[in-house]
Amino acid sequence: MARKAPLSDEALELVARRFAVLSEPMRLRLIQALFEGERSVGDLVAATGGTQGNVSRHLQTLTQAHVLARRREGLQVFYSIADPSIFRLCELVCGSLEKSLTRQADVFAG
Amino acid sequence: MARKAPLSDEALELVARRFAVLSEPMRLRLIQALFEGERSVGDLVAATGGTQGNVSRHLQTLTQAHVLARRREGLQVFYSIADPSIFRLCELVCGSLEKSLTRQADVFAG
DNA sequence: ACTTTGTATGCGCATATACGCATATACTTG
DNA sequence: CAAGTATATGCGTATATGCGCATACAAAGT
Repeated sequence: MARKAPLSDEALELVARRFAVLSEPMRLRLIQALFEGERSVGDLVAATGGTQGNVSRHLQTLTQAHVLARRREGLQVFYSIADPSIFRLCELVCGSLEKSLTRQADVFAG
Repeated sequence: MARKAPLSDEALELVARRFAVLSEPMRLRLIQALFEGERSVGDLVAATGGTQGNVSRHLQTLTQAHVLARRREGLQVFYSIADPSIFRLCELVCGSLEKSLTRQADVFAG
């Protein structure tokens, strides 16, 4: 995207969609819970405190976006992070936010 | 975020908000148009093909999120990218999407 | 086949937000 | 101070999406 030809409208929609998938706190919570590795839905429900239905829906969204991978084992379904770029993305945003907030704090601190 | 303590609810909201700001094609178009440097609102309106009001609103959103910086010079207002992490973010997402799409294409190509 | 356990999904509501339109504000010039 | 130019904003509407609730589906055991 940087220093290349401008992206087509379709490409922009895809990129926007990608960011949209990551723009919900509950989904970020799920991703965060999966940083350490594969987990079942029930496990994720317990870890995030969400309702079963809602968690399942968000997992579906993330899977359709190819952020997560799905694997069935008997009664349980295990989800895991399928796109490793997620790690860098979160690091980048967190780092950027830290700087931004530190700067704002400095304004008050003088 | 990775391999650290889980983020607080407030932190997750901030991260989500950050991604949300980047989840609109029009805003990505504006960001893309600013990759080469500072530009005026009128310039951006022409470059993106949006209406003046809409472009102005999106610029406001991006500025409040500290993604862009604003500078007035006479009648014109110039916007520029304030957060350099945007470059990496876009690169990461684009790269990830390329891989994802290539993989999907390979399924058809065999 | 029935029950139990784990997961997914249809539906309705409430909320958020992008857009177009018109208008207001900021600044410059005559 | 009036007119013109550049940008911002109030408002209404259409659409999207997150959530809770109930229920459907899938797989395993009895």
